[in-house]
Amino acid sequence: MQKKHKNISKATEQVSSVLIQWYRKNARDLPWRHTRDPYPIWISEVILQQTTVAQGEAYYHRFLKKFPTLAALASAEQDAVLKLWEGLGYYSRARNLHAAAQDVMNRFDGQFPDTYENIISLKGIGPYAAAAIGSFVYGIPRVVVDGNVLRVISRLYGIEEAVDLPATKKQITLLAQTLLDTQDPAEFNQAIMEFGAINCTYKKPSCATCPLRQFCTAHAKKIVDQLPLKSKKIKKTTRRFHFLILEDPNNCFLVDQRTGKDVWQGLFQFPLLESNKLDHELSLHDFPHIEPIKGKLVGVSELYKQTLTHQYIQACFYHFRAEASLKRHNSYKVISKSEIKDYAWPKIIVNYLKDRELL
DNA sequence: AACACGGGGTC
DNA sequence: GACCCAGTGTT
Repeated sequence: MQKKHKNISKATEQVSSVLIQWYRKNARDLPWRHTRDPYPIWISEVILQQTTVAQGEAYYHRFLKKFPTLAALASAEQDAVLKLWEGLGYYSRARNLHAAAQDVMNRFDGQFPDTYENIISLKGIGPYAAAAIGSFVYGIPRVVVDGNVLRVISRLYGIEEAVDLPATKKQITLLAQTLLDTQDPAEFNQAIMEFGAINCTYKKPSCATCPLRQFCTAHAKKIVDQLPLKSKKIKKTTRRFHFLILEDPNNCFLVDQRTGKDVWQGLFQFPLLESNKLDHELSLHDFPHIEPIKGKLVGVSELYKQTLTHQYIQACFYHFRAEASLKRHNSYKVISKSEIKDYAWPKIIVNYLKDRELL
């Protein structure tokens, strides 16, 4: 028992050491690796959740330029934060980030918290981000478990249970935690994620030149291409949105902000009728809450399409000319053509607006 | 434990 | 079309 434990320890030490050495040679030069300031690191971690480095990098720079400090973010309007997030997806990240900034001002006197428990207490920060920020900024010895780590560990230890099951994730977290180099948690966490991103990739991993090859169970069993295993089958629903582009004589439009638990919460849209019925010619009064307005249809768009993780969305835009100036009523606002660019819109609406040169 | 939440990229 | 990406919050 004692001997076995010692052997495992030695192997884990070697694996950790290999990862660190590999990282020192192969690390990408990424902007958030040049600082120990918790604020930009926090921003980078939230932006990068379920987002590729390639896509997130530009958002990172724009975000910090607009909100250079935690205090600046906390005092911003939520709509301004969402506008900066436009096109990035998973908008709850932006809303939670904003709320968390205000929370830090209130609960922690504007100082980003320095313990794992306090960091993870912030909205939008879960086990991954708390371990990442905690280790990078404060040297807290908690291992990060992201998609890269799930893949690396599941292959290294030949874990054939679905990694998206909580029990498996817990097991992987424990295994990864034993690997973590407590001398430098920050560097180890960067190393294992970078290794997954560059060497132990989902498709076509570089096993031939892999420095962990001799330790890798999946390689020995020739099942690298079968791991990690996932159980979840996502089923998609189809939804059809009919948007009313109601334009008055002053080139103003009726818009409203999405609320509730649906997609795109907090983003803006045009008066919406959701109906999966096709080809029924819509009149102005088929749209919700616009009763007194008079106008006539001057154009119907082609069908716009967008695929989300759980939905196929189709959108059709009905352009009506209103006879009189629009007034705000119910939840609707009236905005001018030149103000369209100031609001955050779902991608499918951005596509329409760009096609019509309204954005 | 299962599910929803976006958009871009790859094969 | 299926799957992945520096995951988290809700039910």
